[in-house]
Amino acid sequence: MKVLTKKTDYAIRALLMLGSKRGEYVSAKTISTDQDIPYQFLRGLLQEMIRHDLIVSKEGAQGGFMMKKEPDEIPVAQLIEVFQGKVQVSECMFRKQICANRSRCVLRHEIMRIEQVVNQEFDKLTIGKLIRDLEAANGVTQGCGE
Amino acid sequence: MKVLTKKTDYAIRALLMLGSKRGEYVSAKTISTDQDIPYQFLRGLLQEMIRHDLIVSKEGAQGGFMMKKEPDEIPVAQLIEVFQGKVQVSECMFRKQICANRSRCVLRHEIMRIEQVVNQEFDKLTIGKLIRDLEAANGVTQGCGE
DNA sequence: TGTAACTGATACTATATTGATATCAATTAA
DNA sequence: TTAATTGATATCAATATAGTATCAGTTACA
Repeated sequence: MKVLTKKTDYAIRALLMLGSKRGEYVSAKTISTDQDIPYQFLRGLLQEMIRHDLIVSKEGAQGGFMMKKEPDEIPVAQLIEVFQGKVQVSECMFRKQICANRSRCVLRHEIMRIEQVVNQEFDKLTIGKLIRDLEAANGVTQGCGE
Repeated sequence: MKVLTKKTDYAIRALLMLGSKRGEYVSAKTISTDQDIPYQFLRGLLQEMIRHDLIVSKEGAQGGFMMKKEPDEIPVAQLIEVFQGKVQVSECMFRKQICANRSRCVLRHEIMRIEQVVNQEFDKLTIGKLIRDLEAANGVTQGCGE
């Protein structure tokens, strides 16, 4: 079970970069090189983020991408939703519907409780928070915090 | 983002059935019909659960499957691990390894915290708990608990 | 003792998702 | 004018998910 797909992972890292260079346009190429994200793949993600009003772009030479929203207003939950679809338990799509199967119904009830917990956590985790983490980590030489 | 795949969903429901008919062998056909799970697909899942020591089988006529472990000793977390692989953030597989990329490292750190929360929840949710939920719901006519 | 009801084992297929690449037109700074 | 850039799309490969088919072996029981 993978929590974040590459798309989300890449998108977050691209935003971290844009977030720490606010006010300037950063090209896809720069982000791609710096964050080691496949160039064309990244471009698709950036387009998607424009469509969702997270960033803006400027065409032509010296063009690129820039944050539109405040980093603190972009929760990772939103990025997961954009790139992986809304968190859902299984596929009883119509939430108010009566489940045909009782076991399934009971299971759903419990899992949806957990789903809420997860969503709350991903809502609290914003790009802004990550940028501050990143700044705090700068200069410190250590491995991944377990 | 789907939390449970069909495999896990089916496996849990099969276990709920075995768990509420403890001491008797229940055939794959019976489970399949009763829980509306594709027969051959279910058989594969049952084999997998035997390999993981969750259930036992008896071959031949009047054969079938029976719980081996106590329902309270089977957390949903384990089933997710068996059928969907261990919950992992992204794919920095070697946890002690130093991440090449600082942004990624910070991101990982935060996500792993959330991962723990999720795992704790799925650990607390056992087949035994679900069976009790199921018994409590029996006879009550209502839709899915939102 | 034959046979129908079972599991064990394995191979196969179809579809969806994920991850990635390629191409060409349009825009813009220098 | 041209090199650097985004916009828009089409295509592709790999992997995961969901499901089917087949045949051999075991067992209860008529």
